[in-house]
Amino acid sequence: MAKSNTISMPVIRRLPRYYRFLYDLKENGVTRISSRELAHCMGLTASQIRQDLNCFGGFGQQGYGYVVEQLYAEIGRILGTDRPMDAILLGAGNLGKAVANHMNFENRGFRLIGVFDDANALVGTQLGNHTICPTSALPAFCEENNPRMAILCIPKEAAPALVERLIQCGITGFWNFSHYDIAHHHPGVVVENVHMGDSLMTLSYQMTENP
Amino acid sequence: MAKSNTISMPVIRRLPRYYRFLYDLKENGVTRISSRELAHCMGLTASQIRQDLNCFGGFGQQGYGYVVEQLYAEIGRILGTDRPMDAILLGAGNLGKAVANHMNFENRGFRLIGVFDDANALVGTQLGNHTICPTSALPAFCEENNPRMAILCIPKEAAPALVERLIQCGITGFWNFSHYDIAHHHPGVVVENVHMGDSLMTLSYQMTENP
DNA sequence: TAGATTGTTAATCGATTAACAATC
DNA sequence: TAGATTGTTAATCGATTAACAATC
Repeated sequence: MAKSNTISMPVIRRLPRYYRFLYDLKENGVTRISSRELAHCMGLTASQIRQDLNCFGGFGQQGYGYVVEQLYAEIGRILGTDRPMDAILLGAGNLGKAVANHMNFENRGFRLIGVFDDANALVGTQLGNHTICPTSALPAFCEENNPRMAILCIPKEAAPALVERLIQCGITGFWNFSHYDIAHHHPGVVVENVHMGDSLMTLSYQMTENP
Repeated sequence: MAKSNTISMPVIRRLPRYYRFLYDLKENGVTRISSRELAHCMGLTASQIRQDLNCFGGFGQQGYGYVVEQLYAEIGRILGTDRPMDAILLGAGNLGKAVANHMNFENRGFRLIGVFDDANALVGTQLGNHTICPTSALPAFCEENNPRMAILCIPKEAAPALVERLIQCGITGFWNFSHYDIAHHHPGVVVENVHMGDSLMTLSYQMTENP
């Protein structure tokens, strides 16, 4: 399916946004769309959309455009929504709770199968339909269930040691909300950072500069 | 101070990360650092760091490097941490609560001064040291307190109408956690998106492709 | 002074946009 | 068929890296 086996990150980061817009179009009963129309409603150029999509294959039809439903399904497949991976959550504080409750994992390529936290007040309590376990239970749990992805909602200080343990347990991908930078320390491991603090400061800069 | 008045977004997005690393260096008692050393510990090139910093001025010294404490302070100033802006939170559900409790606004250029939600179960209750108000109270509140920034932790469906109301109330910046795309609809308004769903799908893609 | 490291200019690389032939 | 719109190649633009003179 893929034309090349190395797609650039800017392209990949645009895919979920295409996916959202196509979903809305689909819901609104739009069955076909041209790159020109889609570009207009997303604030992009038609060229960019065609370039992006052609990294993965020719999904359109000359003279006609793209079938919304079909393109939506294709992008979903590219993003891996059809073969969900098992994930565990580390840290069930404010942020961990919000992520667990708020995020629709099933629709985004993952399945949350366990929640871990060492706080005495939390161990044994429920978060959604998961009973919170201490991190001492990690090795046995991973041995049995083989999760691939770990969500880090823990304080920065706890991150380095926990990351090591998780990698030893077979974790190969991190969704990282902690302010610790895993990225370049562990080659071979995929890391997606959600640095909310960085995002907030970027906004601060922009508002300071554009009064 | 600024050499040019249009700094590119990639540069701006790296600033908070520099800020974090410099903070850690400072805490660890490191007083000076060369672009080469900093590049090594951040996984960047020395060239890039020097280029980035020189967008804002010459903070270093030939033959010596950069004074950690001083560079940290400079970047903080550039990001606007020294003149915090007032912000309000819209939506006090799981995510809103987590953001309000988890985020250190004061250190990142903002001050949270109000929380709004229309759910009957929430109006009148406390979140941190804020009493949650209904959105009907927005105009009067904004008239009196003039907040500049709004944090959107509301469902996608509620976003479009609320964004309009907020702009009418004088809001010029949005920290947007909703899955609604404000960006190109309102020129002149600054928007920083935290699309957690997009981030999660990007991770899904990366893990699917690198097995 | 000699060594080190910056600030800055030039070269390279990559991503976006424009153009157009292919084709539905 | 004629009109529309894709897939794809070429041109442009911007960002990163390399090189080096300035200077502490």
